[in-house]
Amino acid sequence: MPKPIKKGIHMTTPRLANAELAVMEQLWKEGRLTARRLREQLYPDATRSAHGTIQRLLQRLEDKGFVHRDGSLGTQLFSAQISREAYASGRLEALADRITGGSLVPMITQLIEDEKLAPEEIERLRTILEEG
Amino acid sequence: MPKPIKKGIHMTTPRLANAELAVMEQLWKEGRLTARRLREQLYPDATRSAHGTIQRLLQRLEDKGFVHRDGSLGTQLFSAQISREAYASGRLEALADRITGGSLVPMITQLIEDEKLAPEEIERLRTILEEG
DNA sequence: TGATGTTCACGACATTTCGTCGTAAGATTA
DNA sequence: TAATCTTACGACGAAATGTCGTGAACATCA
Repeated sequence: MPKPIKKGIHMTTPRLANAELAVMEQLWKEGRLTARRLREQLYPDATRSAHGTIQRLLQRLEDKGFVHRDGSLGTQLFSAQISREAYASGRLEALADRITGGSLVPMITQLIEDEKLAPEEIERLRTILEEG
Repeated sequence: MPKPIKKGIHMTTPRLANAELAVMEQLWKEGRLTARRLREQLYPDATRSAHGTIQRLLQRLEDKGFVHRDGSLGTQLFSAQISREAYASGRLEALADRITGGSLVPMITQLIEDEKLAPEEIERLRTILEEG
């Protein structure tokens, strides 16, 4: 299935709530998981109900386009539909659009002035900006 | 019961909700304003109640440390306690901490790969990173 | 086949946040 | 003093979020 091409006004990446992010963290780490596995890892001392919670979270994540569901086997396998980096950059875009007119420059400038960027971080940023 | 103000390590900049951001936008633009002025600008067709709304918003913004209140004159003057850039970079920090282990590199890398950064933007970023 | 257990979908609820509204008390001005 | 403006704050509805429970679907095995 071809990924839809976003043109014009770009749909901003929706924010992930805490519990949703926790699910995504697992999926990013493990690749594909059953709902059961997720429950075991996120709610180790599982009461019965944690199951429903996971299912609910997965369902909402699927609605938002964050999670892909593969039901070709008996039980369904869930995996991240969007990479951590894509999510992060999507949120960064949303942040810039909302606050600084779409530009990263004011934010980065401020971080540098406040010395919030480690030298190594600055160096790596320089590097990746070179090969544009 | 007063809401405790978080001090000490790494107090992350709280997120501004939409109406709160609208107030901050005005304060950033105008410098200092009375509550009345804010009401006029944000709720032009003001019903009686918009007043209370503004006051409520200002009070919450003050609690969060975003707004400074000067009551030395009769009516109080409100001004932004934090610059747009400081807010933006604070949120960027929070984003990085939450998603990419505190580093900006993965986010920026992704933006470049997706060609979401205008050449001019890249150029400006390069420039500000040079003078570290 | 029937019993048992797991998985799935989804309704329901409590909590929090946000935006709004109303009101009562305090301050200012006519 | 009366009329008006300003301030503080309680309260409410809507929305998002995290959780819980239930019933149906499905599989497995004695």
